[in-house]
Amino acid sequence: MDPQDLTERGRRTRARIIAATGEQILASGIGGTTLDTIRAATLTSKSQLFHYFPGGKTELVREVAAWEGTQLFAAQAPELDDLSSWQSWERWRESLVAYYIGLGRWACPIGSLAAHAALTDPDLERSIASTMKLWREKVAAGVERMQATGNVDPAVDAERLAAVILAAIQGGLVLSQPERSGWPLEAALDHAFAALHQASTN
Amino acid sequence: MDPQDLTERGRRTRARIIAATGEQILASGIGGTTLDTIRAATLTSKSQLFHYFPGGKTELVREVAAWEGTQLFAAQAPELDDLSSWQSWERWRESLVAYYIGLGRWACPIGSLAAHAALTDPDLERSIASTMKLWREKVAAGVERMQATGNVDPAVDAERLAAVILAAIQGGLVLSQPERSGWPLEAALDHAFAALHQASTN
DNA sequence: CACGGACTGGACCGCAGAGTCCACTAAGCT
DNA sequence: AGCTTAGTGGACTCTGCGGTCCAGTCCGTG
Repeated sequence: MDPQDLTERGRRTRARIIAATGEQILASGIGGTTLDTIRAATLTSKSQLFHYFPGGKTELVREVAAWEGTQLFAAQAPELDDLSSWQSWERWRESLVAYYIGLGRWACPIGSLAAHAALTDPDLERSIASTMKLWREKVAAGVERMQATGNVDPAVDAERLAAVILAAIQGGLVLSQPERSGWPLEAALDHAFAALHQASTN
Repeated sequence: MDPQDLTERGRRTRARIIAATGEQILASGIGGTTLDTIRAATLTSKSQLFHYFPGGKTELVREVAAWEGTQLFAAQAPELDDLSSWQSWERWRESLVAYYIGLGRWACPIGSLAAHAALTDPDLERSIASTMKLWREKVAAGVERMQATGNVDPAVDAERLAAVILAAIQGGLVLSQPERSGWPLEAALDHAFAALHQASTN
């Protein structure tokens, strides 16, 4: 159901359902999240779930994915859209780590959703892939901005370097999860950023 | 059931079940793998599944995880246990990429199993974490070997660098999956190896 | 060859969880 | 106030899947 067609009250209920589902998915995965537990957590009923998401669980999960995407970008704002100075990169890095700490677990909502959804729902997979791509493009744009301002060697491939940086984030999280500590993530990030500095022109 | 106590025929059936389950899990995740599809793929019956794995699906999945671990290390042999020269590192890198290509999809069996299992089965999570740790230790040992042979600056933290390299692998795969291409993995690997070369003493 | 244990086949059970239905209440509009 | 639509509650159905049971077959050993 399109949020536009809802009253204020409806929008709030709808948003509450999405947020609670997102938390449960992050904590227990898609399979571990049932309509009943969502219902319990949101103090709603089955009929409401289907009222707001006629497509059932599938649709709900897709909405969650989209919502996680906006959450992710919001957490990195405004730095992610800047990245034109070394200070901006440093602040971005801090906001990222803070975001993951805030989640309470070393896992990326988008990354883990991608792993779960990969083959169960191609539509969802596409949506996540495009979020990932947008993220990469924003980082690449930052690299280019550093090149434009003369901070980084114009010869480096911005797209490629952006992929390396995102891979460091995702991979760092994969290693941090079992470790229950952020050090692998920080090490991977440090190292990825070092690449930028090595291509530094100052 | 302990493989020791089985006849040759029993061991083969048991192994067939594990391999088929491993493939299905890689393709469809744990949730998408049912005892019925395993039964169909292996031309066995429910009773056999429980005969060889009295603990049911949980036990079967744990066995799969252990098996994937040995598969992973076997694919990297013998280079992973050497890594004492630049050529060895290069060959290791090639065997890794070949392994993931051979799987037919850009995903790490261990990494994706870890993502799925994280909160459903703590026992499984521990087992995967220890596989991951062993992998990291082997890479770290390789770095130390490079330091011992005087190829790499002894000042670098081998553990930390090993984590960076594994993060590059895992993260590269995360990005490669939606891309349906290995370039992010290769980029991340290239970059991680560059760190080793920058610490090169020759 | 007969006996016992490993191995196999498939019918069956029970339950969790997705999805349906209908009756009810809240709230805006004339 | 009365009508209409949005929103809510919860009982109910049905299917998929994990797990059980028991009867049968294969195969090595005395």
